[in-house]
Order: sequence, then structure tokens, then C-alpha cells
Amino acid sequence: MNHAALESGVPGSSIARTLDLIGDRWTLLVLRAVFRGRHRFTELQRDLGIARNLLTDRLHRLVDNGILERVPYQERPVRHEYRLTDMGRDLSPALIAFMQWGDRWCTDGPPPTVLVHDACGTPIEHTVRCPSCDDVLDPREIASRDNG
Amino acid sequence: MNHAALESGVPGSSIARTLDLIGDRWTLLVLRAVFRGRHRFTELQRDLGIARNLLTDRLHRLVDNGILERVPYQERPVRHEYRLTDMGRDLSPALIAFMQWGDRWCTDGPPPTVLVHDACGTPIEHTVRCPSCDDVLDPREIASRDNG
DNA sequence: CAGTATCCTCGAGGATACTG
DNA sequence: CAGTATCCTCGAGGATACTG
Repeated sequence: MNHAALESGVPGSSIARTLDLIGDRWTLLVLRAVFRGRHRFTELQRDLGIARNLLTDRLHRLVDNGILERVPYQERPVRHEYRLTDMGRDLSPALIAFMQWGDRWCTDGPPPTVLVHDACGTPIEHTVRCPSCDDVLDPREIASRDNG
Repeated sequence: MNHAALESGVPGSSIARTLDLIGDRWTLLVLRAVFRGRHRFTELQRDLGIARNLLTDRLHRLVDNGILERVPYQERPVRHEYRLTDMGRDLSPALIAFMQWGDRWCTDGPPPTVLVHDACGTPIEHTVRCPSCDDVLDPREIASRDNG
């Protein structure tokens, strides 16, 4: 998909722009690892089994796009680790939604990882609500409205 | 990323399995179009600007994986359209989460598309809750627990 | 440890002609 | 209309050697 196709075919799609940033084969996996507390290059590389040059590239892109930030954790020699920015942390609902979908539909056994409220240990719930009706919505009750 | 790398590097990741199904450059865009009411081959092809052989391939894979179903809408000649299954409809929270993230972080102007509760027209809200505490959770309050 | 620099392969994506 | 069949290109991903 080239950029022209994007412009003409899927104008103004937030999904398309989002895919441009994180829609490759590794970025979401890198982010998931950072969410789970892996912050250093070698940790990430070992955990994911990603090629080193690719990890370098993905981390740089994530930093350039404001999703991660590179912060020093020691001097002499200076070493950095990668932390989520607010923008990155805000990807959490999307990541969670994908995990839950995979848990529900792509496995036979119990979900390999369960997300819990750390204060009480209860598995979390992921909902779409109407703030005005105060109702949890079914996908069929959702419409899309174009601005423009 | 080959399959061996996936197995060894990211064992049991629901995200990895989900990406195997829908993690390419077009599938999510196709699904978004189906969610928005495009159900026929030519509608999808024109709207997305996707190459015809790619659209054929993506639709077949989505049908094979149980995300879409192919239902006839006329006979002589028989024609089909593509409809979401329950499995496909259940991707809605993930799609919505991505759109909202893109709306918030990848645009300057107003969001190009707003999702609304069709009964009352109010823009929807997307939350992670703890069903036991009945609280909306911040990403920092979420922990992940591995099942062995 | 945390990368950078090279080189290579293979397959995803695309253009286009053809068909019941 | 709704595809299938071919052929091609280019870039994502990967292996590996090197470095402050």
C-alpha cells in the first residue's frame, strides 16, 4: 500500500494513520513487552527474538513518533532505557482489546495471560459505553458519523 | 518474523496470534469497511483502492478464519456478500480503540470520524473497568498475570 | 551492553489481462 | 459483477560481523 492509495482510498482514516505508525509485524509486540516491564535493549531483544537492527529501528521510530522516550539510567558509560510516554500509555486499551480478542477466539485452553486490576486481582473488563445513556453498548448499536 | 521465532520468542502471546490473522497492511482496513456497511467485493475494492487479487485473498482468509462469512444475496448468477460473524463483530472494541487513539494522537483537527450510540447520537466512550471494584482503570492500575 | 553497518532473501503488495 | 491468473518490484525482515 503506497501513500497515494491511502490518501485517495481511505481518506482521513484514523486506522490507516495508526497502522502507519504501529502496523508492522514487530511494533505491537515491542510495545507489549514494554508494557510488561521490559525497558532495555537487550531484554527486549532476548525476549522477542527480534533481529538487533530491527529492534534499533523500531525503538527509534517509536521515540521519534512520541510513543516511547529514551531516558538514561546510568552514566559512564551512559545507558538508556525506553519508557512509555502518555501517548504510548494511551495505546493500552487497543493492546488490551487485541489480547482479549485473541484469548477468546484464537486459543482452546485458558488464556495464556490474564490482565487484572492490580489492587484487587480481578480480571479486567473492557467495554464500550454511551456516557449519556450510561449503557454498555453492543457493536450493532454503534454508528459512525463523518465530520467533514 | 517466521513462525519459529514467534513460538520461541513470544510464547503464548495472544497479540502474536492475533497479528498472524489480521496484522497485515490491509486486513484491518477491509474489516473497518465491512463494519461501516461495505459488504460487496466491488464496493470494497473501490472504497479501499486495494488490488483485486489482494482483496480476494484477504476475504478468503477472513472467511477461512471465521471472521467473515460469505452469504449469497442473489441467484442467476449467484452473487455473494461478506458479513461479520460473531467472531468478527467481537473485533469491534479493538478497532474502536485504534480509531480513538489515532483520533487523539495522529491528527490536529477534529476527528474525521466519530463513533456514536445510534439510539441517541452521543459519541461513545471506551473504558477498561474492574467489574469487582466497579471502577474505571488507568493503565498503571493494570497488571498481567501469567497462567502456567 | 547497546547498538551500527552490510548484505541478502523472500514474500507482500501491485498492475494488468482475462473470464463465467 | 466478482473474481482468477501472471508477472514483477521493492522493501521488510533477518544473519552476521563489527564497535565504543
